[in-house]
This record gives sequence, C-alpha cells and structure tokens, in this order.
Amino acid sequence: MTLDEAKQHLIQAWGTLGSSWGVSRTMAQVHALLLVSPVPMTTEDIMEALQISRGNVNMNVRDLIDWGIVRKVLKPGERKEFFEAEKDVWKIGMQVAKERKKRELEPVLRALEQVSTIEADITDPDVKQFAETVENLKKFASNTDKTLESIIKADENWFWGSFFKLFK
Amino acid sequence: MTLDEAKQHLIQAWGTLGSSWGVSRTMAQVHALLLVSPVPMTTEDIMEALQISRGNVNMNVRDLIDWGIVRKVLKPGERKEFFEAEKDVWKIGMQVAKERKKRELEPVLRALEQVSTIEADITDPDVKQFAETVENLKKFASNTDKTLESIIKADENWFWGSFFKLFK
DNA sequence: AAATACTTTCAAAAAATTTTGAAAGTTCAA
DNA sequence: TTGAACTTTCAAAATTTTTTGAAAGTATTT
Repeated sequence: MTLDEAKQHLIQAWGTLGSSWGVSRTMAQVHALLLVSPVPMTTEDIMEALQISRGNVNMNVRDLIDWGIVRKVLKPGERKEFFEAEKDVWKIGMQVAKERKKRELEPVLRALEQVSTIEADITDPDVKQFAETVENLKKFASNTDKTLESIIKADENWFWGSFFKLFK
Repeated sequence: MTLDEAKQHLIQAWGTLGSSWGVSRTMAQVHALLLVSPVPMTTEDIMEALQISRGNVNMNVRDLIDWGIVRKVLKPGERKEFFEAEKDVWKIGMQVAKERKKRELEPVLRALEQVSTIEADITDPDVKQFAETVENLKKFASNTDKTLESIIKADENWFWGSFFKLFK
C-alpha cells in the first residue's frame, strides 16, 4: 500500500464510520483528509481531493471549526484561508466529548426536567411508575453528565497543574 | 401536565434526541413509548399510539430487540406478541454501551489496523507523519475500547460477585 | 386441508438530509 | 471607488434514509 492509497483508505473508512456516529459522511471525510495532511489545505485543495463542491467544503469546514477540531490558518502574504486539523488525538477526543455532552446530554436533561414537573395524583400507580422511570433516567443522565464534566475538567486542569508547578 | 401529556412530551423529546445519537426518530419513539408503558404492548398498540405503519413498528421493534433493550413477551392464551422495554436504566446504559462499542468502535479499530500495514519508505517524512497519526488514533481507540470493556466486564461480574459470596 | 390470526418482507413512495453551483457578500490593493 | 480574489449563502437538485402497505410467510385452530 502506498501513502496515497493508505490515506484514501482511511478517508473512506472515516467517512463510513462517521454516519454511524451521527456525523455526515462528508464532514468525517474532510476531517480525515485534514488529519492526515502534513500541511494546511485550502478550500480548493479539499474540493479537488474529495471531488465535492465549494459550498459543501465551506459548510463542512465551518462545522468542523464549530466542533473545535479544525482551525483556520492564515499564511502571511496569502489571500486564501488554509485549514488544519488538531493533530493531538487526546485533544480531539476531549473536544468531541465536550461538544457531544453539550449537544446531546444537556438537551436530554432539560427535557427530563420539564417532564418531571407533572402534577398528578401520586396515588395512581401508573403516575408513580412514570415518575419513577423519569427519575431514574434523570439520575443516570446527570451522573453521566457529571462524570464527563469531571474528566473534561481534570484534563483542562492538567495544563494549569503543570503551569503552577513551575512556580512552586 | 397530565400523565398522557407528560408521556407524549417524553416520547417526542426522546425522538428528537434520537437523531443526534445516530438512532432514527421512530426507533427512539418506540423505545420511549415502551419505556413509559406500565404494561407490555402489541404491534397494534404501538401503531395506534405513534400513528405509524405495521411494517415500521415491526422493523423498529426488531432493531430494539437486536439492541437488547426490548423483549418479546408471550402471554399465555394470547396469539399476539407483546413487547416490553428493559426498565432498569443502568442495564439500558450498559447494553447500549456494549452495542455501540461493537458497532462503532470495533470497525474503527479494524480499519486503522488495515491502514497501518502501509509498507512505504519510513525515511519519507510524510510517511512518518501519517504512520504516527494512525498509530495515535489506534492507541486512543484501543484505550477507549479497553476502558469500556472493563466497565462492562465489571458490571457483568457484579452479579457473579454477589453470587459467589453466598457460598464463601 | 383450509381457514384464521398473526408476523415478516420488500418494492415503491415519501420524507429528510446532503450537495451543488451560481449569485451575493466581503476584503483588500491599487 | 473599482476590480480582483476570495468566502458565504441558499434555493433547487441529488441522494440517502425512512416509511408505507400490500403480498408473502408462518403458526395455530377447526
């Protein structure tokens, strides 16, 4: 397998996997492409490499930037914008965990909170059962949320931890 | 809010959230419906409650059974099949973690493994960079995999743990 | 064996999502 | 201020996913 073949493979695989992770194929492919590119790429480079339209590249790159795993790079003297992916896999993982928590977990919690304001006859066994199920879901979701939060916080503290050690 | 309104709310919310979790809206709704139903439901009940077709109910219920979070229940004397959701939220979480690991993480690992068989000039800095990125992805994915595995194993052992204590 | 009461399948239709590309918008140099 | 070099937007088109419903399949009763 040559380097280019291997890259092609990885980009395709990442794209396929993207769909099962709830990310569009193209967004995953753009990410993979930038991830394995040794240098930042322009919109045109990405269009060329993945054979997709300008608008498509623009939207997907913007989304990746929103996710915090791709950065805009401006080269002095160049008008064009270049893009590069975060290469530190741990940072990518943390960023994705953070975003998914925000986008997926927090809405669940809000929805459960709203539903648990049900004011009905607690003696009704059906109401009791429902309230209990919702309560359990809430506990589970909020535990998951807190666990993720502390992992993320611990990771962010790591920097400050080493930073302060310099001064102790 | 009445009980039925609260149930409707939860089903709708679960459906919306499903999409961002890579699960189809309807599958999530069927799951929510069964989760808040105090009794097992038939295909017809589900059709009626969610206003969807027979085939659709059949497929989504089958998928939920594949995921291991819904069970077929046969009532003596009844020809129809009834369905009920696993109500233990921790068990649901574990089951979902287990399936997602199998369906999402393991394919990533296989794809990375395949790509890392690249046989190219290691002195080429581009090849080196690529190999390193893939290596890091592999490490991260396999760490995640192992962590999940041990949580799942620990959870499964919990039962045997208490079971053996009875005999010590 | 035939009728009945179900469940499953799957091709076609509908719905949702993604992609395109041309037009509008922006930025900057001259 | 104008024009060149880019980026962004968005309505329409293409694609993918989901849903439907009728036909086929299966099991049970008579």
